[in-house]
Amino acid sequence: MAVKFPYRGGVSFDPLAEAHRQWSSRWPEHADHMAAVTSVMRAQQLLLSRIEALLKPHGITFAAYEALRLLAFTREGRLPMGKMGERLMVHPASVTNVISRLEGRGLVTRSPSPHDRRVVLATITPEGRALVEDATATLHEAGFALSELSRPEARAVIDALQTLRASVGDAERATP
Amino acid sequence: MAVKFPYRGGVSFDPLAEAHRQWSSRWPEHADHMAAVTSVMRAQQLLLSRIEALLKPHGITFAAYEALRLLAFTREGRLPMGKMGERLMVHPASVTNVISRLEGRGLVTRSPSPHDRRVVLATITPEGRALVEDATATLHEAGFALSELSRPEARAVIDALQTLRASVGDAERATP
DNA sequence: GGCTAATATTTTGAAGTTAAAGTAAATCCC
DNA sequence: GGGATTTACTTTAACTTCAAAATATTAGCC
Repeated sequence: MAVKFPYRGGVSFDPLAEAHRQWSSRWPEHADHMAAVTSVMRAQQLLLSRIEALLKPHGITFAAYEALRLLAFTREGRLPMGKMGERLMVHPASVTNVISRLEGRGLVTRSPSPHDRRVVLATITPEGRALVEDATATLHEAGFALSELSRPEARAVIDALQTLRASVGDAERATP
Repeated sequence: MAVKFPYRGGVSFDPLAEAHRQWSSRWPEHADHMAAVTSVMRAQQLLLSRIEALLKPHGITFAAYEALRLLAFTREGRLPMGKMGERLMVHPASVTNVISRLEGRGLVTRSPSPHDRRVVLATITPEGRALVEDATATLHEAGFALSELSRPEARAVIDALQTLRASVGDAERATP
């Protein structure tokens, strides 16, 4: 049986709307915050699965794509592991993980820093560069899985989430 | 060394804003969609880690909380595994996984359906109910980790993401 | 110079996710 | 009735995340 993608089964109604209803009837004053959270969770799940499907033909995951994309953006195609973790906003162990996998496929090499022997530099290879450019073209063609979203709508998402992130101290408040 | 939570290291600027800049300078027509995607990813990561921190004292993860919450909402406190997957919008294997863990802790029991022996029913125990009500109170007090977000701001998030989900066929277009 | 503290990375372990394959049971249909 | 298909759940495998502990190296300070 081919499971539907991403999991909706034969559900015709929207489980998020249903959850919002449940909450509204019990704790009306908390329903909107609950719904904001579940909206974010669902949107992430949805986008991730669609983007991973786009990347699958290239043989990389989204995490790997982001790492390669970051390296390709740098002048030398090279960055310390720790810096990558900061820029990608992920745990150091996640960087080790994804870089190890990419190294195994010859898309990245690892080398000790000449200046600080604690530091490991990840460097993108020509193969890695070629792959990330191809993958980027694919994502662009598909509008990052959001081709049906207009640019103003995309900006509404960005703005609303910027406000959200700012409210928890992850970003500056928008300065209109 | 206590790593900062959730991973920002000593970064003073916003990596998302930086990524948007990079994209704008190269592919201005795709920058907004890229930024919408990274915004969603980051917001999810941020919310999940904050909510899991709130739930940690209760000894459950967010996935487990959602499963318990769903069961507690039903009349009998009981639901087939498959239905849970639909409502939670996760893979059947994820339901098996989380229910097994909850069963091991005595928060849920598993039983075969009397009507269809393929079906497994998950039932929340009194301990499970007590725990989920406590956890819900904690989340409410903390405004689901969004207490600094006003209700109109929360609604802006909901609306923008509803539009996003609708654009990929996951929800109905808003009908104002 | 040498002890102490901080930093950078890796390892290990627990949790989550999905896809794909396997098992068992119900249903369809001739 | 009985074979084929569908459905429900579990298992396994791959991958992701994070936390905590282990290792190595650098930097600070008397």
